[in-house]
Amino acid sequence: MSHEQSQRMQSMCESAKAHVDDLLVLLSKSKMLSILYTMNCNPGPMRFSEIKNRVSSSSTTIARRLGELMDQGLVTRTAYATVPATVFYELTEDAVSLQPSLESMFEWVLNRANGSI
Amino acid sequence: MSHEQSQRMQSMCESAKAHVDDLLVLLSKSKMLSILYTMNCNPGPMRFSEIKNRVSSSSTTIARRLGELMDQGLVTRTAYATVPATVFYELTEDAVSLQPSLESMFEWVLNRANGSI
DNA sequence: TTCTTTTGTAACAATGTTGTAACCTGTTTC
DNA sequence: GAAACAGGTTACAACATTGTTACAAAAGAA
Repeated sequence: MSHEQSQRMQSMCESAKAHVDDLLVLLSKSKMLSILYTMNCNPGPMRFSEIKNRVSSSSTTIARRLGELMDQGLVTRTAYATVPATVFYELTEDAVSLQPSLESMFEWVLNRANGSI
Repeated sequence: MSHEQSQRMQSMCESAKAHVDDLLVLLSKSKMLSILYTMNCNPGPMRFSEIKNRVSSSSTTIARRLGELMDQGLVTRTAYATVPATVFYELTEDAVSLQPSLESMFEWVLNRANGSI
């Protein structure tokens, strides 16, 4: 690693510790990475039930996680007054900019998983 | 595709999915990303207490997390019979190959964190 | 001899998280 | 009028996780 790279990394690693921790705690919540991955893999709006089925968790947990993502401005919610109700969730631009990292992380995970079968 | 092939592939995919889930569960455990982040920021061997202090958690939790990382072959442990004991932990090559993804994820986290200050 | 250090482990109480079951909306269909 | 649907919310019991405390090992210092 070059000196400049090392310096950049060090300065990156030192700042804003509390806020970083908050975000790491958020990302560490159960099913959170799965939800982000699912929504990354399905660009555009997704319905609640669609997310729930792909992530396979209870409504309660999915609703909690989506709420937390909305609180952080990572997801938007759009409801249509149809019958029965239709609600779409979509990643914000902020969340979309996380896509490349998540994708390469999941690729790494898949490679490891395949190696261990 | 034959029925058996289809079955085999399905079971393989299920097996892969299970392994992926395992890894996501591992990465989602409390302080896990912080530990990886810390070790990423400090290339080379790190002492137990060094990690503990930077991550700021109890010995029990740090020990549990490091154990889980060792079980997955992501971290190595080297102990020297000094008094008092000296133990070094280091990321394996496997873990290092995850670094680019983690780094860009952390960079995203930092950008968000800085934006909210 | 006792204190100190680092690096843990074991047991357990406190705390946090999850799923389940029940319930709600609001309109259309049986 | 009752059921059915999507998309939730609430309460609570069951379960999982965490930190705390106590303990240990090993050898040198006080």
